[in-house]
Amino acid sequence: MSGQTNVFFGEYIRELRTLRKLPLRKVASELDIDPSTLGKIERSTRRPPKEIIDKLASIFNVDLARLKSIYLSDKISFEVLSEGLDKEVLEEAEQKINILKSRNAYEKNS
Amino acid sequence: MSGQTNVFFGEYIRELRTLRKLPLRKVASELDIDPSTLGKIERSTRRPPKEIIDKLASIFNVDLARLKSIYLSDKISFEVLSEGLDKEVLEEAEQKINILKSRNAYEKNS
DNA sequence: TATATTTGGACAATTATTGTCCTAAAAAAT
DNA sequence: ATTTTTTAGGACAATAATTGTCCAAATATA
Repeated sequence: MSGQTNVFFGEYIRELRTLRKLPLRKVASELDIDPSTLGKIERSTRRPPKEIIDKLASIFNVDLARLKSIYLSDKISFEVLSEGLDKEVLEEAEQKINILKSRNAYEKNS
Repeated sequence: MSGQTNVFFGEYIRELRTLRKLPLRKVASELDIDPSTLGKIERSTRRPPKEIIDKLASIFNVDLARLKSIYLSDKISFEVLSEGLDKEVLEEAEQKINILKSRNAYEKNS
């Protein structure tokens, strides 16, 4: 049993909000979206558009790359499971990241 | 230098096709799509709809889960790099897969 | 050089995502 | 206990993304 709380994007941003004792209404208005949409994002029933992620990082003063990473890893894990696949895919993806990075590096010098 | 050829979905299915000496035209007609669309899928400039992946597996007699995995790992690696993130995301995703799997298992028995 | 294949863009049709509104349920405040 | 606020969740139109189709140019093959 090691901490499994608030690992997902929605849970996490809900925590950021509730720790500050802010209602959906207030944060939503800062984000310039509907409170119900923000609620859905917190419950992972809607996806956060990129711009919302940026704004959340700035409103709550958390690292943007970290927040993006939390969101993208959510998305990846959902995708893998919903395709009926498993973790091996991630290793394959890792290799491909290496390949793409080296290809890009090569292109820069050619 | 270890084999970096035909690792990506498009490259791979092109290899399957060319090894059999089939033109785009023929495979496309079996798939019931336009040859130019298939060409784009092979060059990774278009995404293969799910149904096409299924049909490709059956046409070329390759394992469907394998083919899905090749495609999804492509997609994941592109996503990670295009967000300016890196491999750490994948480890985070792996943890989340574990969590989701255990949550699902729990739900079944409750 | 003729024929077949592949590439790549333009465009409409379809499908998915997003934002907005509304009502009901749940929680908090008085 | 009742009022007020917050949260949950669905319906729907507006917008954006994806897909399928067609065409013409470039490349490769016969």
